[in-house]
Amino acid sequence: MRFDQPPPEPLANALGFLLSWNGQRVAAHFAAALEPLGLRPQHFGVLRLLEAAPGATQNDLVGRSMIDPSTMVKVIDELEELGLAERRMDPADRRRRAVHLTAGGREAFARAMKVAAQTAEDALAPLDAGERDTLRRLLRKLAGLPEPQG
Amino acid sequence: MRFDQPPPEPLANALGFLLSWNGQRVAAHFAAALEPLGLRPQHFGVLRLLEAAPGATQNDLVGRSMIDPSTMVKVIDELEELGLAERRMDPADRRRRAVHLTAGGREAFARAMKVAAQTAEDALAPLDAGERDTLRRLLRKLAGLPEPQG
DNA sequence: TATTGTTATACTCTATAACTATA
DNA sequence: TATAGTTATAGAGTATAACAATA
Repeated sequence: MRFDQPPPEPLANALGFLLSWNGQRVAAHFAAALEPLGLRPQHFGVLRLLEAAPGATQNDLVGRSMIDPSTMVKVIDELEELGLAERRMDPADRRRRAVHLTAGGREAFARAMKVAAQTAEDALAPLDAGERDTLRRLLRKLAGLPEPQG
Repeated sequence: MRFDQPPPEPLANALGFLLSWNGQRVAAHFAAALEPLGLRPQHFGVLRLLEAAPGATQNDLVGRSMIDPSTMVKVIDELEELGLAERRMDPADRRRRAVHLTAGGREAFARAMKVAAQTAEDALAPLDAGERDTLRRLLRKLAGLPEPQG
């Protein structure tokens, strides 16, 4: 799929298409922005989870993400290779691996957060603050999520 | 990626995530609804183009879609195997293949359109008509597309 | 027997580049 | 030389199912 040209007009008025196209475009933009850091969106997602819940087991991470178990193994392998995370044995249950960020992992996450914020800012540039709020409210409603701090 | 569970809350407030997640969810829902017809979204897209422009060359179709040339060959191969489209020689330029819908192709397209409409209706059920218009306007603006019939 | 993590594998999707036949 | 279409191939990304270790 290419995002360097606008979609043909009749398609572009179909709400389903607009949703899907914008979503993929934003996701691709974010992935491209993350690439210079050597990270893919999945890495970012797992770093974010580990920042919030240090020592989470791999099963925890699977449950809190949308990544399946075998893919999670690979993602954590890669984070370890990059020196951003490490698996530690759980002495109470030797099947479990508690996953922790390293100092480098925390730094990488901070950098990636800035990239994410900048990416969002770029992607949303055409909309003003009020429009962004409206869009967020509509997309949450569409997804069946409750109103925020209602 | 799984869409059978809601996304974890902190993610779900990020506009970029909401866009991407809803977009992929809607696209996956549409693909699943099309599957009983033996079609994938790309097939639907090409059927739609052929309905609008019978006899389009494969290059035309590439230009009017977001499908690259080699993938287009495969998609049209499959439409021919399903008996929904056929390539015809262009006597004026024997490199060109004019692609036409068969009678079965027109019927399949009509059925697929109903599925698409029903899918859109399902996906958009949480939003009323005014909210849908607002969402369409915001997504078009986000994509840098002009206001419709402005 | 069930669970955690892992590995091996297969599958889907798509892009790249080389090739043909025409022009 | 350039273009339309095709083929072969390789790559990314992900899912499936079997497996080892531990509970």
